[in-house]
Amino acid sequence: MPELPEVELVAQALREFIVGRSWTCATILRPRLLPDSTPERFAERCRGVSVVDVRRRGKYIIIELDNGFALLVHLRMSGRLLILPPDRPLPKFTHAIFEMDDGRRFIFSDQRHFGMMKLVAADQLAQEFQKLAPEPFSEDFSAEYLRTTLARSQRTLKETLLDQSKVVGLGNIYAAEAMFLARINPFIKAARVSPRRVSRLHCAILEVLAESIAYGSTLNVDPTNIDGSYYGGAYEGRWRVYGREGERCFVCGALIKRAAQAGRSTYFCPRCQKR
DNA sequence: ACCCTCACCTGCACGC
DNA sequence: TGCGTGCAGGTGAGGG
Repeated sequence: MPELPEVELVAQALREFIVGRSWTCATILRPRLLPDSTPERFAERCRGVSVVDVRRRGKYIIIELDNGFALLVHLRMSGRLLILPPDRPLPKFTHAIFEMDDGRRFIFSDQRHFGMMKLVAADQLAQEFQKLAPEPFSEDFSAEYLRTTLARSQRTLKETLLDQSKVVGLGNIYAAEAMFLARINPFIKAARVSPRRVSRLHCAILEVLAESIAYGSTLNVDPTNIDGSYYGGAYEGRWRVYGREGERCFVCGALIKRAAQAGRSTYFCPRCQKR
């Protein structure tokens, strides 16, 4: 589910609950949550460890530990990180439980079972993220970077924007929103987008991501909300094209279209995004 | 090195 | 009400 803004908000919200806390016990209920470890080995490595910091890289959440490791979490489509008071029952689809020294539990739940957790040595982190494109809000993600990256791609613009080795943080929603803001057709070959349009797209990507984070942050994101509704709820009503098939474009009034692309839905305005 | 399809799961909204 | 179908905000493995 979550794209960069949601992951960023989750990381920010988690910070106040888990930084400085230590884990007295870790339990993994679904072994396949760990692609490269066993529940026993994982639990052993987590026991008695303290959380130093919570960060984000792309759509990964990085929980830095004081034993030289970091816990990497990817929420994929339906993963949730929650903080439970001692007496609260476990939500459905709980796959990992970290008992904390304040009596609360830090939980990973995931309806669709796509999520992933792994422990990575601090000095291996860079290697772990080697294939990821630069962070959108870093200087490395420049209009020039985007221009050369798109120029080298054989695929359509939308497909290229979803490739985390080319651009990090966009998913199906924000890719559509960014292309709409930049007034570019999702089906055009990435290499054929003109330099002027790439500059527009570069601004649009930063704008939709920042805007969504800003709206989400006014929401008072709260991982103790078990219903998980803390993801980007306030921004949802602000989507310009995503999920609006058949509704009118806010700019020109044309009807928003949905079309399949690489097995997924792409929403766009046929008039504003002609080419 | 690239590109495409499929697989990983559950739940929900829809039409019959 | 029940059943089948298609869809859901992501990505990696494995094929060509």
